[in-house]
Amino acid sequence: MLDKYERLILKVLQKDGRASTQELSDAVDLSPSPVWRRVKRLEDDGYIQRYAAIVDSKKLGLGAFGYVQVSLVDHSENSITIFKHFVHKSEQVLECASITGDFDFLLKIVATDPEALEEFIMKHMLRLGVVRNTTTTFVLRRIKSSGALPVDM
Amino acid sequence: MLDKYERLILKVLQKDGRASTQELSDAVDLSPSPVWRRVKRLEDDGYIQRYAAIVDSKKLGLGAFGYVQVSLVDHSENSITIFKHFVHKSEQVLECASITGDFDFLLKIVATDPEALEEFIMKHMLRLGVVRNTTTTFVLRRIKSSGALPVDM
DNA sequence: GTTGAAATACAGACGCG
DNA sequence: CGCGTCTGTATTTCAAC
Repeated sequence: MLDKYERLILKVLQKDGRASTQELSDAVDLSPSPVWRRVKRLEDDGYIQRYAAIVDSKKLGLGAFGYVQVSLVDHSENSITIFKHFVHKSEQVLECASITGDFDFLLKIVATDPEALEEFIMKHMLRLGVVRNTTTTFVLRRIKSSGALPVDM
Repeated sequence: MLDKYERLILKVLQKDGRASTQELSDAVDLSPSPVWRRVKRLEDDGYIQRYAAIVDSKKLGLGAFGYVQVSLVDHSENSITIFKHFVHKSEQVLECASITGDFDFLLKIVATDPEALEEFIMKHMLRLGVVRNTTTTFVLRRIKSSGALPVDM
């Protein structure tokens, strides 16, 4: 289990992934060496999977987000493999999960604008031949995005 | 606009937010100085919003994800403010967006297990008094998560 | 958990193409 | 004007205690 220092370190690193050992040291009130060892352990044990730069989508001209629910024509090994391969190779697909309910998958998709988003679904996803139908929900406004995971539960 | 170096830098930093100037230098085939200047510019101009550590949810005992569609009792300033405040203060709410369709908001929620997730909705969200109804979709399996934004569009 | 020392990376100055 | 070489300084990394 994680002690209170490790929890605090995770909390800080989720907000600032480039916090130096020195900064963490100040934040958790522990000298740099033990902090460094803990960070190393958190990385080695897989608590910290990786670090990432969070990029502004609007700055890149990506102004449309949508959630697309997808159901496949069948649930054969083959259909699922084709669909998953499509999901992984498509950079526009930011997230994908299999879900409960009437649909098989929920995808979060990004595009330059709503038309481009619809085009992605029509021209790329539906042409796979394994998608039975889809329901698209457009994002009007992002209220909160990729909040940090709670570490104290 | 971004040149090919900056695009490559963004691509790499989204995958490895702690890539050193030297590593970036090797990756984009440019000496460290101009790379460092570009990174600084990308940060200062807001292309890179921040850096974050990506934490393993399972390791933290967070085994349940769900998407919850929410509609409010009314769309008064007050109701919306109360709901947004709840969203921002709740660490279990990872994402929130206002959406098209029959519902007002789509939330991505995390919890230790499905029961805890349902409890969060019942005991915390519904007790706000501003939520008319909700539909919860449970995540069975995460296929792809927080993929990097495409930089070449 | 603390100290300290070697290795590395950063952040900028300066001159070159 | 921006690239690349160079350099003092800060930070990281990992001993030994």
